[in-house]
Formats: sequence, structure tokens, C-alpha cells
Amino acid sequence: MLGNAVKIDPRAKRTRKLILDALIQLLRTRTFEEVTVNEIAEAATINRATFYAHFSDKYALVDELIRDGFMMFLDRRMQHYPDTPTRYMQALLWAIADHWAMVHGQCNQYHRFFDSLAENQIKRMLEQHIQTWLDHYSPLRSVPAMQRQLLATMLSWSVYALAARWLYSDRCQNLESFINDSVPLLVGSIEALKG
Amino acid sequence: MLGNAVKIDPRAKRTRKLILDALIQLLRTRTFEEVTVNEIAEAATINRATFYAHFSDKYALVDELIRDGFMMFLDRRMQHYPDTPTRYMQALLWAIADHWAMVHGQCNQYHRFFDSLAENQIKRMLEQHIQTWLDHYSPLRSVPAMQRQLLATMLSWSVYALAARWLYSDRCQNLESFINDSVPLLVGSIEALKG
DNA sequence: CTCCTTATGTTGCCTAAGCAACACATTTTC
DNA sequence: GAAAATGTGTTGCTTAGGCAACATAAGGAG
Repeated sequence: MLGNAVKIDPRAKRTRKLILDALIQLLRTRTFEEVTVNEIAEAATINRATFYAHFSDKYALVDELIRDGFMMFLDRRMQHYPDTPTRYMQALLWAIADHWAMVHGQCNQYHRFFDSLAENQIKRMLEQHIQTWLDHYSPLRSVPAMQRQLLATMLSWSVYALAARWLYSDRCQNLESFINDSVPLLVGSIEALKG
Repeated sequence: MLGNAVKIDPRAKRTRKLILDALIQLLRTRTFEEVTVNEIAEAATINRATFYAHFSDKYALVDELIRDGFMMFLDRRMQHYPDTPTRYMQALLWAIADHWAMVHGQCNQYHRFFDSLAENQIKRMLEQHIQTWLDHYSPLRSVPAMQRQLLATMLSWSVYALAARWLYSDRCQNLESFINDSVPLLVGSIEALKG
């Protein structure tokens, strides 16, 4: 949203990208658990010590991978800022489902561990995004900031919960009708705050 | 031929590759004359000063580009070391023609300048390659080294001359029959040295 | 012509990345 | 169960790369 104007050394930037790309590439043929820091460094054509200068371990790396990926997804989906709670919540559910499909489409990560790392990061991103959206949503202008923050936290978990429920239930219901069923529940809690 | 075992810093290696790739990419949309060092550095995500640490100018860069490209071409073609002068000369002509097609297929370089830079490097590579081949060709074992060196020089120019003649004559004759016509001329000068 | 812009090389100081070696856990293998 | 092998983090010291500033040169526009 705001282009955090912290000058980053081009070498560091390039190295981070090399590492991220290396992990993506490795996840095509191996499970996340199977991939070693050594392999990542090698594939990224950097030194193992350099890896640790950027990430504390491979879990921190996958955190950033998910973060970045989901952020991009979200930004692209929100080009035309949805102005009603309903449209906004629809867009969020949509984005989560698509992101999930993309990640599972090109990665091998059977263990739930990977998913739970992803879940944490995504909820974090969601909360931040929702927080910003709520702050710009004029009907809530008069509501105390703390209330909006609580709402953002709750909504991020709720949205993710609903999406996950659908994703892990073999997607028997089609996405659109699932979204139609879910959105009113979410919007309800926003409306409740209005008065 | 011999894997020159000089340990090269991985950073330097990576940077050289970034620069070379950047030039290749730029040559798809611009003429060699139009490309600036600035653009190359930018596309390679390195600093302009770093460019000059590797190459004295963009002409030195294109020299290496051609050298590397042609070397690879030659090596691949010479997997099964041709054991007779005839087969060797055929392979050389073949390689030159293919390399030329590849370069002109993916580069914009109208000016003859580019071609003449390329010509110099290719002849240099050819001479070196031919020199090595002649040194391993047993029937010439008894011929003084100096004689073989002169022969290598002459052959490199001759081979290139013939290939260029064909390349710049709209390729009206088909490649195979052109090669059949040319090879005897080249082989002749080798045979002459035998006795 | 003069000013302005743009490209080329060069330099010295600073920072990120490479490397080797270490201590420390896991495995694996015999 | 000891020994070899493999993976994880960490630590100085060295080196390549980033940056800003400079001098210079070659067009372009007024």
C-alpha cells in the first residue's frame, strides 16, 4: 500500500530473490521437509553462510515465500478497491482459494506442517489488509480504532476458517455458491459494529 | 579441452553470466550500437562500475559472448573427435554455419561492425582448435611444430573465408554440396604437409 | 556558439557475499 | 554401540560488488 522507502542494497535484493526462486524450484521435485539448506544455497548459487545472513532457517524462508506470494495475489485482486463489505469479502475468499490452488499446484508438501506455516502468514497478511480496508471504510469512521482492530483480527481468522473448510472438504460444493453462503456471515459482524 | 582449474569466485562467475545474459536479452530488441553500458548494467542488476571491473567496454563483452557461444557450439559438434581431415573440416564448416544462423536468428546487429568483431573471435577460436587437432593428428607427428602452427593459422582463415562466402551469398547453393566442394581444398593443404 | 543532456571510464570508501573451520546435533552403517 | 556421514548454525577474515563523485567527450536544442 505504501512503498516502504527503505533503500535496500541491490546485492541483498538479488540474493533474496535467488534464494526464493531456488526454493520454489526445489519444491517441484522434493517435499519441503526433504529440502536442505545446503541444497537451497547450492541451487541459488550462494554460500550457505549467506543464506543464514538472510533467513534464520528454512522455516523463515517459507514464511516469506508465502507472504510474498499471497501479497501479490491480494494486490492483483484488489486493483479496483471493493467499496462494499460484501464485495470485499468475496474478493478475499476468492483470493485465498486461488492462491491455495496455485501453491498446491506447483509444490510438493504433504506434511500439514507446511500448510500451518502458510496459514499463519496468510492470516497475518489478511489481518493487516482487512485493518487497512476497515480504516478506509467510511461507515465505520466513528467507531473507536480499537474496535476496528479487534474486528480485523476476528475477520481474518473467520475468513481463513471458512476458506480452509471449503479447501479441505474436497471442494464438493462449488466455489461460487460456497462464497455466497459465507459472505453474509462475515458481513454480519461488520454491520453489527455500525450501530 | 583442458579444464583450466583456476578457482573463480562464485560471485564473479555469476556476475559475468548476468552481464552476458543481459546483453543477449537486449540484443533482441536493440542494435548492438544502440545498447549502452548503462542499460546492460541495469538489465544485469549490477552496478556500472562492476561492469567495467569485468570488461573494458562493450566490445570486449561482445567478444566474450561470441567466443563462449562459438566454443560451446564447437565442443558439442566435436563430441566424437573426427579422426580424418575430411571429417574434421566438414564438422568445422557445419559448426560455423549453424552458429551464424543462431546468432543472426536472435540478435539485431545490422552493422558490419558486429560481424567483424565476431569474425575475429571465431577465427581465433578456430586457429586454437585446429592447432590442437593437428597436434593430435599422428600422420603429422614428424612435421616441425612451427610448420603445423603456420598451417593452423592458414586453415583458420581459409575455413572462415569459405564459410563466410557461402553465408553472405544468400545461401543459394545448399549447405551440403557447398561443404563437399570446399573440404577438398582445405584437406589439400594438410595433405601437402605430409610429404 | 553555448548550454544541456547523456554516455563513458575511473577512483576510494563501504557493505554484502564467499570461505574455511568450528561445535553441535542427527542419521546411517557396519 | 562406535564410527562415519550428513545437516545445522556460527564466526572471523578476505574479496567482489555497490555507490557517489569526478573528469571527459559527444551530440541536440535554444
